[in-house]
This record gives sequence, structure tokens and C-alpha cells, in this order.
Amino acid sequence: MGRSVTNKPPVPASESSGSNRLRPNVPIAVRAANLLRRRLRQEFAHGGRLPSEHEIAVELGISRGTVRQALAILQQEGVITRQQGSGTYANPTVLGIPARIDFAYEFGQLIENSGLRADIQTLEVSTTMADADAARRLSIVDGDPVLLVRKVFLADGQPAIYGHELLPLHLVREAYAAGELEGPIFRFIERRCLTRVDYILSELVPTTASALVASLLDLAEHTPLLQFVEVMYSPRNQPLVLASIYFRDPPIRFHALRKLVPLD
Amino acid sequence: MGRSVTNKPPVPASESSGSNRLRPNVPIAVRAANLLRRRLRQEFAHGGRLPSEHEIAVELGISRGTVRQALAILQQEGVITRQQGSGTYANPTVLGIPARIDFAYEFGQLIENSGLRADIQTLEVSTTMADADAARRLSIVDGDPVLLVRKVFLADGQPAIYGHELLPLHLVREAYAAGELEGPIFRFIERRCLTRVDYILSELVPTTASALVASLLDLAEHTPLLQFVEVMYSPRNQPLVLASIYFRDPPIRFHALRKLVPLD
DNA sequence: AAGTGGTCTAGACCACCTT
DNA sequence: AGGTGGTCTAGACCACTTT
Repeated sequence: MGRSVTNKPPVPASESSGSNRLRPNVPIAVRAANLLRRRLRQEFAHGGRLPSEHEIAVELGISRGTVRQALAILQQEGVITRQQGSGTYANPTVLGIPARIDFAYEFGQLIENSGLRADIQTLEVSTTMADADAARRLSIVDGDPVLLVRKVFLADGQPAIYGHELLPLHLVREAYAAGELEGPIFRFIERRCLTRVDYILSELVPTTASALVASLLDLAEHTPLLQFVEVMYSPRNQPLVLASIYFRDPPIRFHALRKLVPLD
Repeated sequence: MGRSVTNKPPVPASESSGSNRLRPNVPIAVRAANLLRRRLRQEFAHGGRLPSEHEIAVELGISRGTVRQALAILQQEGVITRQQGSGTYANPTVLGIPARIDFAYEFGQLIENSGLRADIQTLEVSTTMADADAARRLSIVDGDPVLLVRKVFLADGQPAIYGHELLPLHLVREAYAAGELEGPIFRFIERRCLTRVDYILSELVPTTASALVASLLDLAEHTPLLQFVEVMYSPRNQPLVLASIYFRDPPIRFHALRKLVPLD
């Protein structure tokens, strides 16, 4: 009969009144994970046991299921480990890693995570034609026009990352200023392309510095270095950007975390 | 009021009678994910829409929540994409990747995923003393005895991966045969060390082939190649193994998948 | 025995897309 | 309007560790 009992949650205990939330659609579990991650980096940077699921649930005014969802995110990231019967523990080893390969989105951020000051230097913004390989990877036709952006990222003034990005021109739906392309390209896509980057697939190519890359990254020619050849995709699985990125080893050294998955 | 209603689940609809399950402690959600992953690689290798959560739940005789947990695993891996209001879709791009950096556990498996025949050649099994760097990374004392294993992995007869592994001797609790160390080292650890490898933290080091590595991997000296310097950890966060692995680029080229995480 | 994490169920409501 | 995924709650039971 009538409306059944529903339990609109009593607001996640962050800002109970005033402007209810900054972004509306961020799930409580994700916000709780973000909150706990910040606490981990502050209070638990050197390890320690977190409160129990029940205590966190009460503290944040959410259900245990939602707390578990938040903790699952952090466990997946490796920043906590959990022991049945004992508790949830911070993992200082993982918390201390500045460059996780699976979290390398904004390269400026990547540099700052390493404790360095980041500067971006835009070398070129132009339109050109896709070659055969680029066209194939972007699901467009050889010769189609693409936006080309070339950048160097500096860490404490020293060149650290060089990259060039290709964005098919047909994706751009609105007029734009050249300056807009100096920030992260996914911000540009969100603003001007009616879509967003959902995931990035990178090929890890071991290489050595060419004359061009050596001069841009202030390296001796033939110095070993890591290259990403990456394609960025929309939620609908459409290729949006083809990029090629070169990372100078000092200061950027990537880490990967592998967790064993159970089989049946 | 005696026992309340409990709902022992009606057995996951795989093998209802006989030997109930092969491994007892694998969660239904993980088994469902494994089952669906196999179906994806078979029926959905070229894309397509999966049944709805409700249909899967009915088919497998489990609740929608458990189905969602299974699908969350596959979504995290990137092999499916989901669109609210529309459905769950296979992602052929990701399904086709043979060498995901975050799934690189058994290198023999890695080679076979690329469609090649894998062979393992054990070069050396011995005990030695940890140097200062190894001791630090393994949380032991400089000079402590360690097991040393050196191997080459062949792909279709051609050398593809070279690695050496160090395992502190004090972790080994039982007598063992040298042959046991020719398989994957985490199997050895499970059998002989009263613990297991929970996760692996790898440093990605761009390098070029030394004389030794060049000869072992049948490369010209100074050929660019990717090195992993990795530490394997127990669930209690204890370092178990320090390894150094070199991957010849053909045939092994790694891929990384990065998914954007929402902030609040 | 008590506390902790691990799993699963059931149900409600919402947001979104398709028809 | 109906179906689909997205989120959250509540409760039950289990397995494990600690006291």
C-alpha cells in the first residue's frame, strides 16, 4: 500500500547543510573511498590499522555495504590490505609510489606526485593529415584531417615527458581557441567533442632516444627510454586520440601493481 | 522466535550434485566472472550485447547483487563496457590483448596467450648471499643466504624472457627438491613457505641489452628492452621474492589499461 | 566469546535509454 | 511505459583471528 519505506540516506556526513554537494552524481561509495584515501595519506602514511567496517559506517552515516564498496576500491588500488578476523591495514609501500602506470592520466599531476614542480610547454598546435597507421588506429580514413598537439612537460624546469597527440578533426563540434589545447586533451574533449575519455589503452614500447627526442628531453642520443603508444577511447568504444609519449627515466619511473586473481 | 529465514543459496547451477565444487572457497561472484569471461572470449570475441543482469541472475540461479559483482570484475578488466539504460557490451579491443601488464603472472601463460608455444629452460638453481640492495628490498640483512633461480622462457623455441629470482632462505620451511624450483616460484612458495604471493610490485626500467642478456635473448647488444625489477609480497605485506626480468620486444609487448577515476 | 572481514540475498529507488 | 544499469540499505550467515 502507498509508498513503502525507503530510507533516503541521511547525507554522507560531510556537509550536512548548505550547498548539498559539489558534483551531484558521484556515488557515496566513491566519495567515501576518496575521503579514506586522503586519511590514509595523512594519518596512515606509515601503516596502521583502520577502523572496522562497522565503525566507518556509523561514522559516515552509511551502510556497511557501501563502506565495503569503498574499501574494495582502495584494496584494488593496493593502498590497503585486509585480513579476515583481524582488520584493515594501510599499505605504506604502495602509498609511497608516485608513478603508478594505471593512474597516469595527467602528466602534470604525475610529475607533482613525485614532489616536483610541473610546467607545460606547448611546442605546436596544428592540423595535419593522418598517415595510414594513425588512420587505422583511429578508425578514420588515410588522409583525414587531424589536430596535432606537441608538448613537453618539465619537472623542476628539467624536461621529463615529451608527447604528441592526434585528434580527428571531425570529432570537434564547436569552435575553439588554440590555447584550449594547451591543457590536458581530455578536458578539451569534454568541452568540445560531446563525449569524454573513458579509458586509455597503451602499448609499452622500449626504445632509445632519437635525435629529436634526445634534444627535447635533454638526453644523449640512444639513451634507453620508455615510450607509450596509446589510444584514448570514449565510453562507446570509439577511438578519440592517438598519442605517443616519451618518458625520461629520471625523473619518471613507472611502477605496476599486479594482484593475483583466483580461478575456479 | 527460533531461527530466522536464511536462504542457503540453491547451489550456483553449475554442478548441483556429485562432488559439490572443486575448490571450496572461490566466491560465486568470481566463478560467475570466470564463466562469463570464457563466454566473452568465445561468443563475444567480436563484440555484442550480453544478457541483462536479471537474465544472468536467473540463468545462474544467483542474485542480481552477485551478478553485478561479477560484472564489476569484468568491467574493471575492461573486457565489458556498460551503458545505463542500454545494456552490457563486450569490448573486442581489450579482449584481443595478449599481454596486459597487470595480468602478467606466469610468464609461460603470457607467451601462450600470444599464441606461441612456451618452454622453460632453467639455467641455475643455487644459494648465494644477498647484496646490500637486495637485502634492503627483501627486508633482510646484507649477506643473508638466498635461493637464486635463473630461467629463460622460450616462445616457439626462440628466447623471449630472461629472469632471475631471489628468495630468502629463511622463508623455506621444508625440504624441497631442486626440480620444484623450475616451475613458477609462487607455486613453490605456496608449497614450501607457509604463505602465498598476494601482489607484485614492479619497477619498469627502460634499458638496453647487456652482453649477458643479449646472448641469452639472442639480441644484438644495446637493443632497447624492458626490464621489470619486482618484489613479490605476502598478504601480510612481507617481501618474499626479488626478481629482475627482461622482456624481448618481439614477441612480448606489454599493454596497460588506464581507466579514469571519478573525483568529488 | 567477541569482533572482524567475506559473501550472498532481497528489495527499493533512481537515472537513463529505447520503444 | 518498460527495460536496463546504478546505488544504497538491511539482514543473515560464514570463516577467521584475537582475547
